[in-house]
Amino acid sequence: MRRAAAPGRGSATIEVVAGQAGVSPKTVSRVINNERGVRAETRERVLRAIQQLDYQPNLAARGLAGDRSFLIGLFYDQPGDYLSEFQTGAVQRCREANLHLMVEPLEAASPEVGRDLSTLIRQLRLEGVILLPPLSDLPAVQAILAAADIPAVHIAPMHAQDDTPSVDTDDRAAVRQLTTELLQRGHRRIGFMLGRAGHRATEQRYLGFADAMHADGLDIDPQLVQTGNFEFAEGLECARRMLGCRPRPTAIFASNDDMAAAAVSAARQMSLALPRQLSVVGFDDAPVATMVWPQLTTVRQPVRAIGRVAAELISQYQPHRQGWPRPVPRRHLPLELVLRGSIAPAPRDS
Amino acid sequence: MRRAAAPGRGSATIEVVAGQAGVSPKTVSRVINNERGVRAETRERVLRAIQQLDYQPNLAARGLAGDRSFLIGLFYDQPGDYLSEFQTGAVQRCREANLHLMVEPLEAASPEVGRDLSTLIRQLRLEGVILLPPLSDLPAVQAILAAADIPAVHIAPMHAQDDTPSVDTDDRAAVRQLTTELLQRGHRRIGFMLGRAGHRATEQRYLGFADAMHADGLDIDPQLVQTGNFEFAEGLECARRMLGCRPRPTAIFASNDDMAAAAVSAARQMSLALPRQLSVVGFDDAPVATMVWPQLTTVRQPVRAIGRVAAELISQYQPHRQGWPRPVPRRHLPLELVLRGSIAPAPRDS
DNA sequence: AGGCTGATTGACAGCGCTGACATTTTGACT
DNA sequence: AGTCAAAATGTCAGCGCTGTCAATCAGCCT
Repeated sequence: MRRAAAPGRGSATIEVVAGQAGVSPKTVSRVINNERGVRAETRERVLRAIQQLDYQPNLAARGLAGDRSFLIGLFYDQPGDYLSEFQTGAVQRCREANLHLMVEPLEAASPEVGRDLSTLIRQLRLEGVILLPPLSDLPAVQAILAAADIPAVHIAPMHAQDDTPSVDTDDRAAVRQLTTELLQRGHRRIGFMLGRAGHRATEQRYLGFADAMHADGLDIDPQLVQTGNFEFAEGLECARRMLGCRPRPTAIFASNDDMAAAAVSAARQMSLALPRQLSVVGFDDAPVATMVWPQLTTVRQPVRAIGRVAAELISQYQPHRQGWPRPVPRRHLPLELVLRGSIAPAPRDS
Repeated sequence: MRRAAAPGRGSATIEVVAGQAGVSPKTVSRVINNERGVRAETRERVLRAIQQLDYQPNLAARGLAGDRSFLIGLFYDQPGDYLSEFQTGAVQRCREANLHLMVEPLEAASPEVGRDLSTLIRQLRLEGVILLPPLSDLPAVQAILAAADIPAVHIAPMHAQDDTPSVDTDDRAAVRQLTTELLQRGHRRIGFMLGRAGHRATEQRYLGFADAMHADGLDIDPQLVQTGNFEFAEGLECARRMLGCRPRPTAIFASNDDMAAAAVSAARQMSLALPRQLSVVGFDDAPVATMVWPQLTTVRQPVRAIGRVAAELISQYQPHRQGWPRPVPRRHLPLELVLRGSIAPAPRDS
């Protein structure tokens, strides 16, 4: 039933390579899969043949025979800069491991999340999955993953599970440090803008703020803690409420840059001089951080590196051994404080 | 050599389904692939069996036997909001067609672009590719695609090729319309901020501007046409140069929102009252458009829809027939003007 | 040289599915 | 009822690779 191989398209088969190298197909297979037990000189010869023929192993065949897929799934709920930076990092690492990344949207709010995820995992026979927040924390998702028996890496999960590796950053420490910067500049009434409820980032960033305030023996005025949802529009409301308080806060710490930009905007509309009358701090070092005036003091997340590390963790999983190495890997990446013009000493007369 | 099937993982094989439905595996295959020539009642029975067993066909096996991959490649050079919106749309459409999307970064500036692309295409046996700008216009890329004999859809290519489908938007018309809005408000000296050279968008948007100006019999002052590169920092420079001209322009049209935001910022630093003394228009309806004050009048691109359409075009390709339907599909999606506070009538005394 | 061990290599079946082609069934019309 | 084409279904090999296990080889010892 020979089907004519389209010329040019597709490359030689393993048998052709084997012929060229003067070995059996199985030996070529060994070389491709980096198995041990191939003499150096033989490996050399095979490698040369592969190169000469510009041979590309057929993924489908490898998958079928070896019961693998060479596919990692990256699931996200919200598209955006974060996602695309993350996936760029993850793909880089995957290439080194000869894996491929399938990036798939998954609606966290849908009642079908579980089924959707399960379908994708089984259809693609994924060898691992990476979950962007807030997917990590959905019970439906966790149930599927537990049943699926494949490695999953959670990014910044709210509740780290003992048996599941995760990658995150020490948001709490970063916010503590930056809050301390404000305190050192004489600020005492500082507003804090929370992110969306249920995000790890929301919780951690607030805790860092509280850490710094309490370390200085300051109380937190509940009026000055407002809940946004990481979005500009909400941030605007929050900022207006805060700036309406008397005495007015002299600084606002927003849980992300979009909301910080909103604070800047709100302050400007109230004709406050920035940063003299109001200092503003954000988080993320998003593009908008350098698009407002004054430019935002903020925290830079190594998003691409996080992606790379996540992909790296996946390949540490030992399918036929114990699973994850013990203790289960948990990586914390360092954040970088970015001090810019949006903070200044507190005004005297406050 | 039977390998034990991991219980729970992976699903039944086609044979099990065939047994349950009381037909041959081939018939099940026919149903899965939606082939004609299966009696409705039989199809029904098979479908029921598939459902009962929660059967998921093995992609690798389907691919190997049918010489397919069910994979579409989406290549990008720049991560960002655009990419992630686009891919979300493309994935949606792919799911309907039972295809999967591989999103891969590709460095346009690297001398290896061609080889990298070729490797990916052949390794993954991609059934089609989608190229985000500026990848479409690289000669190295075009050469590979021509040789590969797989359908490629170009997004907003600079030079549409006769035999290659593309998806784009009528940037020119949108800019013309919006420029006309400015003209109707009495603006005569209007600055225009170009995008990065070599982008279709850069060219088209300028042409739209020129169209409107010329239609009103106005000349374009070359001093008021400055080249940015779509980035905020450059936009700041451009804006400063323009606002330094005398008589000062009463409006600035920036080729994207980041640069428009820069114009707003520059104007503010020069203590101009917006929008009274300066109207600003952008393009993209990026997040920043609603994060500056006044909010930017701009043009919204249906990015997700573009992604969806791109994926749709891929599936119109007839591998074993003529290839593309004639004439080669070329889709132009409508843009939406978004009028916001950043434009106002020209000041009297200009 | 002969025997033995571990390292290297090869033979072969089969992964789960689909293409080509064979066979059976259906039903429309004599 | 009989004929015959078209529709529906089945048979079977093989896609390109890897797992299992058998065969061969090299190195070392007595």
